[in-house]
Amino acid sequence: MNNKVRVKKVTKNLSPKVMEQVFSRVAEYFSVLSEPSRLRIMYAVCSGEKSVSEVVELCGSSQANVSRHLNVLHKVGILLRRKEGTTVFYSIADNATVEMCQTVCAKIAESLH
Amino acid sequence: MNNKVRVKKVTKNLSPKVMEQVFSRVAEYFSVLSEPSRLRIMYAVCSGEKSVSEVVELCGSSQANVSRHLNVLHKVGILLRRKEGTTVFYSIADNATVEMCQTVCAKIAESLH
DNA sequence: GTCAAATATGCATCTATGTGCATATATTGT
DNA sequence: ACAATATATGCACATAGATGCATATTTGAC
Repeated sequence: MNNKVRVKKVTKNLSPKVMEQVFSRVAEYFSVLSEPSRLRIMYAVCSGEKSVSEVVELCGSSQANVSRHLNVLHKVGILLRRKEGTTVFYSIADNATVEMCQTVCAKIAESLH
Repeated sequence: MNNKVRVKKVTKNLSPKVMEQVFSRVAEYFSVLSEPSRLRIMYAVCSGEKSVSEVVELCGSSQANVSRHLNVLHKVGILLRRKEGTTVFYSIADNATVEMCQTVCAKIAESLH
């Protein structure tokens, strides 16, 4: 039985120092996705561009927290931001991440028998 | 421009309560991957089954922490555990997760120009 | 049984971060 | 300029979890 996992070329031949940087960044990336509130917000925005207050209504969190979470998701490049008057709209920027989340969600959803 | 993201069937038609459970579980899942130490350990085990002390040598963390992290990774089903005498061996159980991590690692590694 | 090696765990501490509350900032309309 | 609305942010607090240190537990050798 072969329990080794093929490592992609991109992560091969990287110096230990760079690997540390990569692990650190990857950990940060996953930590963005490790909050139910943020997943809820991403899910809300998935169905189409939403303003902050729309997301507040959909998610039931406070305006302050939704604003903060949307900011985090925007900073890491998952969400796009568009301002129109006093209203700020967010939409999905990084489809790969969203699809990854959906894959994980699907896997876990069916594991809840 | 269509900024909506198609939601997989599995996550469709789920009650809000179940969705909350899913988000909670998914967040927990990602939080396991949101530690550089654990990613380092996963990377070490990727190249083949390793004992705790081997991982300690490879990763440079303390024995106590490596043991705890390996335990976490085992509990969530990412690692397999095999005992032989006083030695405990861990290997990859969930290839999908490992491959997902490698995809993210690759993406981030190339973004470090 | 005793000892040694490998692994796991209890405890204290420190740090990171999510949240609530109040308030600041920005923008539009009057 | 003033008021109203939408969003962002400063601050305090609470909680989760990673770590170090010491120690417990397990297992094999003698």
